[in-house]
Amino acid sequence: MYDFKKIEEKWQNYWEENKTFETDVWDFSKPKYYVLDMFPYPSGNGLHVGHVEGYTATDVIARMKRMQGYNVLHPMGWDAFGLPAEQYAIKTGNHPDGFTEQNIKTFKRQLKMLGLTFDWTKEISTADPKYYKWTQWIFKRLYQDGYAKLIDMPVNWCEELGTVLANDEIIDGKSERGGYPVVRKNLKQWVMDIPSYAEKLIDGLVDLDWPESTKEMQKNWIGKSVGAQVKFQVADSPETFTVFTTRCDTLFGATYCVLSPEHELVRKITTEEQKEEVEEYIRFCATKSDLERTELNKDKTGVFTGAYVINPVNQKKIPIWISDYVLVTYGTGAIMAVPAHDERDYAFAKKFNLEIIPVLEGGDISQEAYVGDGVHINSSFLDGLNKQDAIDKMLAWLEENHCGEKRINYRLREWIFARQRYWGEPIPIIHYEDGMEVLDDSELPLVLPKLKDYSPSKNGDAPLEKAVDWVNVVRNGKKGKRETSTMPGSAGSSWYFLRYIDPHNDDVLANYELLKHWLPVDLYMGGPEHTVGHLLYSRFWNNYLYDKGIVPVKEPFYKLRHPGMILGSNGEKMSKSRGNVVNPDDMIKKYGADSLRVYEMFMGPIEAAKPWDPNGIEGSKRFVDRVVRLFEEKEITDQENKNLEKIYHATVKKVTDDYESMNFNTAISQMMILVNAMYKETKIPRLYLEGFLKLFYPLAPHISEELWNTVLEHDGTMAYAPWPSYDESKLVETEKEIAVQVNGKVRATILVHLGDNEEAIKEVALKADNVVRHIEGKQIVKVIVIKGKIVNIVVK
RNA sequence: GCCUGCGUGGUGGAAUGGUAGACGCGUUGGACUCAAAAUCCAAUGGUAGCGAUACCGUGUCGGUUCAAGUCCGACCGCAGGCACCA
Repeated sequence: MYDFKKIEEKWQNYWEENKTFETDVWDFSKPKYYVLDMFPYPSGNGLHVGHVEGYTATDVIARMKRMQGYNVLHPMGWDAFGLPAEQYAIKTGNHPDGFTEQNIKTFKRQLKMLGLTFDWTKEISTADPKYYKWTQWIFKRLYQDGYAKLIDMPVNWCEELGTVLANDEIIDGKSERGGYPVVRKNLKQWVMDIPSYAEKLIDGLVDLDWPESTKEMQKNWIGKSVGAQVKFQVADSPETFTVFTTRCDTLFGATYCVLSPEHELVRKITTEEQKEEVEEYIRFCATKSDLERTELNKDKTGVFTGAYVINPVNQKKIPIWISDYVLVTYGTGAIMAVPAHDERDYAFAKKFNLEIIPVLEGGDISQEAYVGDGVHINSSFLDGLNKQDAIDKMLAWLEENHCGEKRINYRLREWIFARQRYWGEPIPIIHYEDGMEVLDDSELPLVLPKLKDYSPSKNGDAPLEKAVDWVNVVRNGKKGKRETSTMPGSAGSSWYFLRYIDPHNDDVLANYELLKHWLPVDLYMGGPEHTVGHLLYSRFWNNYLYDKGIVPVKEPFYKLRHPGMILGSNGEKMSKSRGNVVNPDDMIKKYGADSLRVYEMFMGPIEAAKPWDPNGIEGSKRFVDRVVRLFEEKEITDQENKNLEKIYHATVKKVTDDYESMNFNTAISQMMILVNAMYKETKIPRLYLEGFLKLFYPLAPHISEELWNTVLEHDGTMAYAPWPSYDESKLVETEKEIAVQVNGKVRATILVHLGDNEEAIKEVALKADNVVRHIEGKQIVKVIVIKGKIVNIVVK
């Protein structure tokens, strides 16, 4: 009947030649709408049907917004730094550039074939020196303001591979590649001080239109807790250490302290007799991954250091232990243990026979820790107080006696900002014997040098160490060495949404006036897996740039939605190994881009995980074909059609609302209902066909353009045709069939006029055939009439 | 263990506390055809009945209400996330 391949190609070429979707960012005459997809990593696998889902959803919105008169910014780019390209480079000795470029080409071809309206004049790639110049520029400011710094951090170190590994590269304490042992080791690392933005990152969530669960997850990840920092004096020693506690009111019940094995004080305070045992325990812990430590959590392990500490509230000498249940990365890496009222401390105390003193009334501490509330006992000046009063009083006491203060603690840790890898942004720092220097703005971008060999060296040196000429510099007569670790993948993606607005600017990262007009992003679409990574890092950078006056808004993404995962036809994850991957190219070839777009939007709620149904896409193709046939076969008329009037206006309303709220599946079913109704007529008013086609266009743009030009005899694209409006008065119902229930069970339906008063409706209801049968001989207790909805007769 | 979701026909899924199952897939029947495909039309939760209709039915048990898939409580199951967080 029609050749969808030709039509799709024709219109894709038309849009490109006519620059239909190129956005003039300086056109402030229309309201703006910035709709953004999380840009992809251009992997060698090409596009996935999961990408298609999210990108189609935003494309539908972008197309609708243009028709509604918005100036729409809808860009796309590439998160181009990443491991696969580096591994390719190591294997082949070729620069990752070529590999990345090839993949980008494939992605771009696929995206164009889907008819997505990206403005390719705004295309960016994080691996482009013109782009990463500004990533380095931002880093420089963060460095100068003290947010980017070199500190000792425990990392997962693999001696055999000579590299640092991420948690998910380690399986059972062994490296994923090769199965070599991994230990925890302190290493100087570049980090970003994201914890100092913790409070702003929590506060900023309030006004955002994000899924509540996503906000909740970020909040929990930041993990704010209010408590006290308490200083402890080591007995017979000048050393002190601090602990963080949310329950300083239980200090009288603290019967021992625990340091994490990695705590810096451990070696200083351990007594001669305990030394051997402590050292062995430290070695034992170093071989355990975080995961393993966690698995061990049923059975507490630990060692006594031989040292004691003075409990500041009662001057009691209590022992200091070390144990891996105290994490060096949380709080101060040391705790005061109150075994009577904490399950972990209780288990530990029981195992090692440590004293347990209850300080809250209630519970039976001979059986288990009592973690509920209770009035204080055995607590001197706190006795008889409840929890909050006791905390306040203790805080005051600690401050007065200079051994503690109120403290807010966050779970959020520093963002490790360096990789010993090649394929990333070079860090614009030079190390000298007596310090560091950051490059001048005029020296940016610091371009990644080409290497002959991209593999990491055995001793843990970064691949860039091999670029000897590049690494060694002499400046102002001083010999220096460039930083050879590179930035992580999340660096470039933390600000790319700013660059799209002004992608070719060489003077500033983006013109402030433009940022002011276009920010924040009105709709951001991307996977929920980025919740505690990218979505937190980019908020941090944006907040920072706001504080610097470089960006005009605190929060970059106003509205956020997550597309759900598309699963295999049996509800399992799509994966190469399962052989159930659906390739968008194949689908486009077989059914066309329009049908693929319609199907993916019709599958179910956008945020839900949904299985791929091969029959489902057939059905969507059938619907698209049915629309074409409708336009080709029906006669167009200028006369009114009372049969279609109401359903047409209802459809315009529902589809408009549903697109706005991204309920694409119900929007499509409403359009199907309208099409089914139009099929029953021989002549269809031009107004309805035009209106319907405009609703259909964002979903199936190619065929819609074609019908617009052929059947409806318009000239050129419908991309900016005004969005249809509906007449509210046509939706007002004058009469309606409503249900009549007897004792909550539907027994009949009656036709009522909406003007009828309750008495009249009641009368009709009581006379309905089947109703009479059910109320016969019974006493009517009451009759509930809900106008326009239902009548319920209660009988006894 | 904790947090967050979710449990509806054969199936994907609809349902501001008000006629449960819209729309699609599948299945069945019919029209068209020499025939098939495609298309168009119709039926389709279960049980009983020729039918009108009746009973049952949204994971389980209980509650609120004239009325519960929807609200509340307990439980069971599934998915995702976090996990010794002091």
